[in-house]
Amino acid sequence: MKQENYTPSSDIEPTKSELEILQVLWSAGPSTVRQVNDQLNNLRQVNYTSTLKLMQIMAEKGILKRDETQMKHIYHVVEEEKKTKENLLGKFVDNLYEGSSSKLVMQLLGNQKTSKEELQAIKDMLNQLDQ
Amino acid sequence: MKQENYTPSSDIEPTKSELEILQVLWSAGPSTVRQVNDQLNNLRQVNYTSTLKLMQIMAEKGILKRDETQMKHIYHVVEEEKKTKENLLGKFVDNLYEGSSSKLVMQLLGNQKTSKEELQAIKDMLNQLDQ
DNA sequence: TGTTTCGTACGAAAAGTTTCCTACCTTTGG
DNA sequence: CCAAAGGTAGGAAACTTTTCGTACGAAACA
Repeated sequence: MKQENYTPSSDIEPTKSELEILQVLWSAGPSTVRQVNDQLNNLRQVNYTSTLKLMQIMAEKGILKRDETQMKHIYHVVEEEKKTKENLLGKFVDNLYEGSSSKLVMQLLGNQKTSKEELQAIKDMLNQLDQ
Repeated sequence: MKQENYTPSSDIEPTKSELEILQVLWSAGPSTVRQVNDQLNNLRQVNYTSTLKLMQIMAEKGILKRDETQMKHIYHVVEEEKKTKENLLGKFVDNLYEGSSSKLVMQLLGNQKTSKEELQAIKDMLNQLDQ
């Protein structure tokens, strides 16, 4: 079933490639296609028109908006980074941890990859919440 | 680029539908296609042969294995649930939080949806780690 | 036994995503 | 002014994922 009416933003599930572009825009702020494509090419080889097409599609979907007053259109992300990430995180928790954040954290803590510094940072956050 | 040689398991990125099936198998244990399909149909309408096909593909990929000694093949997940979830969580953290677990937790804590009970559970876990 | 039900296998269609070719316009620089 | 460089637009091709029709064998049962 194809989604015809895109809501302005919100409940969006970016594809893998779309997420790459979002990350560039989150870190660099509003950018031209050229700028985004240059960033992407630091990671992997992508043709300029591929990036262009993708960003155009994202604009159609309402994920991005663009300023067309200049020839070089400038794209920016519509929804704020935090909100989008919260959304994605929420879905992730629902999907993999039955909606239980603590289950997720438990896995994080039980994981060797989580460093002592990370653990300390987490504790500090919790203590702050107590106040 | 199509992946021809599937490694037995490990570095797998299940698709959305595959994840649905994994969830059923994680919760119900080894099951027939019929059983899995019935579960899925509690959520959404899926044709039996669609589920069959998907599970066959997952078996080809090495995500599932099946016991064919009976007519009703019984499928089970190859990699343990915990390991798969750790993998997915790791990727998620890398993708969205630059590999920093504490950033993820920070977002979780700043999120209204995280209940007091969840918070307490997280604290308890941290305290246990101290010992 | 014969028919209906339930199972697998296979292939192809449909849908979604990604990539890039081509056309064409604008800007830049010689 | 002309050529080269760099921009957008659109469509098609390639690939991946999802869905399901059809064929056919085995089991259940009237």
